[in-house]
Amino acid sequence: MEYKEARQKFIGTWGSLGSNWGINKTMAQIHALLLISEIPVCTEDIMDELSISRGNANMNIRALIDWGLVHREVVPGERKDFFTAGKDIWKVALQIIRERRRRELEPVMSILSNMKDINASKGEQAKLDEFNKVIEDLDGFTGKVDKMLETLLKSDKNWFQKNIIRLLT
Amino acid sequence: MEYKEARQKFIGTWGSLGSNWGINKTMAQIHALLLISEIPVCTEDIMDELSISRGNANMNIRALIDWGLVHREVVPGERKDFFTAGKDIWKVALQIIRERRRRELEPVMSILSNMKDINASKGEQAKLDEFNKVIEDLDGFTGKVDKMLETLLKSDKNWFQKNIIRLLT
DNA sequence: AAATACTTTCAATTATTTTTGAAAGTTTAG
DNA sequence: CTAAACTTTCAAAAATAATTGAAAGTATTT
Repeated sequence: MEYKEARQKFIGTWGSLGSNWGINKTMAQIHALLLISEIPVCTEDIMDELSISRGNANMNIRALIDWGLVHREVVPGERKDFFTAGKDIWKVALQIIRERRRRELEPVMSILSNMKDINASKGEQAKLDEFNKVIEDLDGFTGKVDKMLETLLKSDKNWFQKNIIRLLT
Repeated sequence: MEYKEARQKFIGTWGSLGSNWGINKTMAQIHALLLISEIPVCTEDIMDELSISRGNANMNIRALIDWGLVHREVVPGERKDFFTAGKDIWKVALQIIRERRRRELEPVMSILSNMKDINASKGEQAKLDEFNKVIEDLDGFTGKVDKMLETLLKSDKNWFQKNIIRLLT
């Protein structure tokens, strides 16, 4: 396979993968582009390579920065902004986990814990029992997942590889 | 809080959570509805409770069955189909992991492994080196994640709780 | 202070996904 | 076999999300 073809395929694949994960296609493609670029890249380059508008590029770059996956880079002698993505896949994964935990797990946990004191009118007791059971299970489960992720985010790569992978393999 | 209010809130929350995870709102709401119902539920009930059309209900129930999260249930003396969802949250989570692994991780892994033999024309060597490095890292990483998930899917709840949670806590 | 280089915003457009509902299909009962 | 009960399909409509591009904003240089 030729380099250009592989590059395009990779950017496309990363893009469609992103959409399964709540990240939009363009955002994931920009990330892919930066991942495989050995030098900082400017907005114009991104617009050209992906054939997207300036506004679109700008918005998605900002979203990536907001997710902590991309950083602004100052290139000496240049006025415009340049961007790079962290290349350590382990760190990328942890950063994504960190953001999703904050944006999704935390809200759910707070809603669940507000659902523990519910009144039933007569005739609803069986339904309420089932409801409470599900809520309690879910609350316990998300609590455990949260603790696990918290520990995972604190631990370093080597520790993880040594312990978890060995335990699971 | 009253039971009905809590019930509605839960269904709504589960629904919007779903959309962050590539599962559409209605599908997640139907799942929530079945999760907290102590008896099997028919299509009509779902249509009424969620105010959705028959087609929509049917499509999303089928999707849930396809994901292995919902099962058809035969109610004696009734002709129409009834549905239930598995109540064990641990199993629900494992089932979701199993399906996502199959639908998303596997395709990516096969694409990555097809990207290991690439030719660069002159002047592209540095770019190609960076590209190969990223692909190799990603391939290694997804391989590890895959092994981990595979083991996780095989292990039982108690084993998991004893080992992983203790290790991480 | 005016021109230049660049970034950000956002209303309008375009693309994608979801939902509807009526028609077609299927199964069961009489 | 035929009607009734129920399920599935799918083209069209509605809802939602992403994208454009021109105008407004900001910072830098002359």
